[in-house]
Amino acid sequence: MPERHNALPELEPSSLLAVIEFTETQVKNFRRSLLSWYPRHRRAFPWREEPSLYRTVVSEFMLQQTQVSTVLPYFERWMKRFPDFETLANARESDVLKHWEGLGYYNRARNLRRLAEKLSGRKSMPETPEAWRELPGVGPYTAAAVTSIAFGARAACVDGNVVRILSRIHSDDTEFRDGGAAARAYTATAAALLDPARPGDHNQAMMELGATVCFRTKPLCTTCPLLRFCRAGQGGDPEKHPVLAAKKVTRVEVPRLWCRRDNSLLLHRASGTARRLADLYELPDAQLLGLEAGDTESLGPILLRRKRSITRYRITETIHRYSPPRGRKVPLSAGSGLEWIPLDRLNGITLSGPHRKWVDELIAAEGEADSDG
DNA sequence: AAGCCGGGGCC
DNA sequence: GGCCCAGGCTT
Repeated sequence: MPERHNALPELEPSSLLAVIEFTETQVKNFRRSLLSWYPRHRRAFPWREEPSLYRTVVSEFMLQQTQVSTVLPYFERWMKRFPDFETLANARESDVLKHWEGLGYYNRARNLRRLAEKLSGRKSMPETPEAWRELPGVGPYTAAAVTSIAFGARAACVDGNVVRILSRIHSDDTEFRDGGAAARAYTATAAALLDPARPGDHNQAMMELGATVCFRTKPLCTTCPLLRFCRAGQGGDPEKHPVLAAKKVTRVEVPRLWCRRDNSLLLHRASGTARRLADLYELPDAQLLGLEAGDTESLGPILLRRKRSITRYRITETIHRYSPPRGRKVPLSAGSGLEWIPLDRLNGITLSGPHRKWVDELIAAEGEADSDG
């Protein structure tokens, strides 16, 4: 067994949290290795090939908790419809949400539009992370990303990629309650490592490395430019880091109604101030009409049963074909959020991603049933 | 600090 | 089925 080359100083486990104990020289070599790797391996994305402040901001909002492959088609459509802050600021929120349909975390879209409203009226753009933090939807990560990329601000990004890389470099066994706690713990380390001469490239390089080399499972350590700085990569088990506490999962059953009348479908629209899915439509929860889960007798036959996850909730949604009992009207009291939507208007409204799919699916199925009969 | 917000990719 | 992803807001 050949002796491993280990460029790292011996570290006490307890000292690993806040700052990597690299020498000045090691920090410089770390930056040089990273920045030499980046231009040779960076992927071409529309917001990189044709960069602008606006495109950088839009991409960062879309990329919050969302993978690049998912974002790409949305980004292109978005740029055609809302090419700049001005256009976005003047657009209707319903139109903005429609273009976000299916991406999830819909407050990102509302915040992005509000941000555009605040910026489109200004003579000059804010250029510091502190100033960007004042804008809606901009937290520590996005402020650092936007200002380092667009203005060369010396602000370090700490996202899931960076946490994964740094925790492996440390071989850090600290258990964090979630990714956010880990990100806060690594903020000082990331700042100390940031290359002050090229902050934007440095940040993007770290995230690119996390996305294309330092995978959560089966990382490509043998090709990693930072291997010589990485304790887990050299002698440990990279997949064990970072250590995040297990999340509690809650299971939920939601009965929903497929309620047709003439050429309309009954839908529920969340209020504009709702915490979840504000202003978006979904098939009505049976409980809104005073019906109980499991009461198939009054709910009607099952048309569809689907599982999905929303953060820590494991949700099973069962869609029943519902016909109101004779003589009983569906109560459309003001403020209930229930609306009859004509079928020819369905494409114009915004549903949550899964409900959009299910509604389209069921409408198509009814069409076939009709032509069969 | 803890809870909440979507949806999809991947193992 | 479980975990993660270019996080941020509310309480």
